[in-house]
Amino acid sequence: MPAAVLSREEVVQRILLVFREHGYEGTSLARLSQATGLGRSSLYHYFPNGKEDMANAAMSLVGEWFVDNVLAALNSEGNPKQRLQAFTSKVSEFYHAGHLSCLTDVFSVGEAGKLFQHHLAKRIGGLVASIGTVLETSGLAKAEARRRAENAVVSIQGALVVSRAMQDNAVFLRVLREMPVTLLQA
Amino acid sequence: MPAAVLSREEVVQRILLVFREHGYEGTSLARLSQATGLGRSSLYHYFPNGKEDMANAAMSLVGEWFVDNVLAALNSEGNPKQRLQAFTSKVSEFYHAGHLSCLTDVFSVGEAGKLFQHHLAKRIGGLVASIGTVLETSGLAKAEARRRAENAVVSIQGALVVSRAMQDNAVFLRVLREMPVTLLQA
DNA sequence: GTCTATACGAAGATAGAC
DNA sequence: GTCTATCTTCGTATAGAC
Repeated sequence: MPAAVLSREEVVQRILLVFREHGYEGTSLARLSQATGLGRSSLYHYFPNGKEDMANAAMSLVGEWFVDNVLAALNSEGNPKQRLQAFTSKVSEFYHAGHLSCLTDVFSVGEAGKLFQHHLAKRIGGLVASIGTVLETSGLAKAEARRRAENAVVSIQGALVVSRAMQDNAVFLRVLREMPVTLLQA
Repeated sequence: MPAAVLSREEVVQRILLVFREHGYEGTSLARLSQATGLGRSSLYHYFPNGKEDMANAAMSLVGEWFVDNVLAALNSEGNPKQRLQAFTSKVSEFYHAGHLSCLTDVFSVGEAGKLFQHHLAKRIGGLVASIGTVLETSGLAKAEARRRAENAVVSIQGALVVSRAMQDNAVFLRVLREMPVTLLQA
């Protein structure tokens, strides 16, 4: 794609990193250009609608990765506890051990919130449903499974915010470590 | 302050609302001007360093409100459960039942993160410490009290993010409702 | 204190040469 | 596909009149 040195996916990966770090409105074309090594014109060549296109590409990429890794871990072989451990392991990877923000968080603010709200709600909802299914498998009643699944997503998002604000990922790591047991306890 | 129609505090209140809704980089002087009814020149008259000054004023105001109301509830008369209930009640008020974002969240992203990181970390830390003190009063060991206090802050922040992304504050309300009991249970 | 006017750069976006 | 140049709008900031 860029003179055959970076694939489209690699370019979008870098774009994604910028959005996760600076949010939608804090991300400028200048920064995207620098991060990808592509000039403005090249960016518009690949993403005709500019910033919004790039944000959509980032959303899609991160969505695929999430399905293929995080959700796949939830649906993997093994008992509920093993699946939840595989899940939290992938979550930690997904957020670089708490050092990277969640796109769903930073895109839910301001202008981007309006652009992506539908996607964001669907993603949160899908994750809650997937965790809930695992918890039902473990024998929890549907309502309680859903309640705990919501709490899990809340804890992940909250731990990311707290870790970012504190500039210390210790809370994020602890919350993830304790999560499988907490979710399954009687 | 603006021809004696709004006090400085009222002006900062409105500025604060804009920042909470749009984040730091998503907030423009045009929006601040509109929200306050003050022309650009007037804004610079009261806040010589422009946007950064206004953000600092918003941070200060929200910090005072937090100390005078939320932390005051934690330190109020009564047993731990009553104090935690007073606390969650103020928290709900503080975030307009989950409809308003936390400044600590939206200011921890991008450019603003660098500007305010010190303040943000101190605020989160202070809140954790205050909740922890109440939990110690209830008989919990220091380490466990701190662990639960961190979890409380994580849950609040996470519930705000999830509610914002879902455009539905049900999760926020439930998390707050369950919080006093969860924090104190054996 | 507030207004009008304006400077100035940044940001998003496009055109056309190569 | 990438570059240079350009355009427009927006955002921040200032000056000076009232």
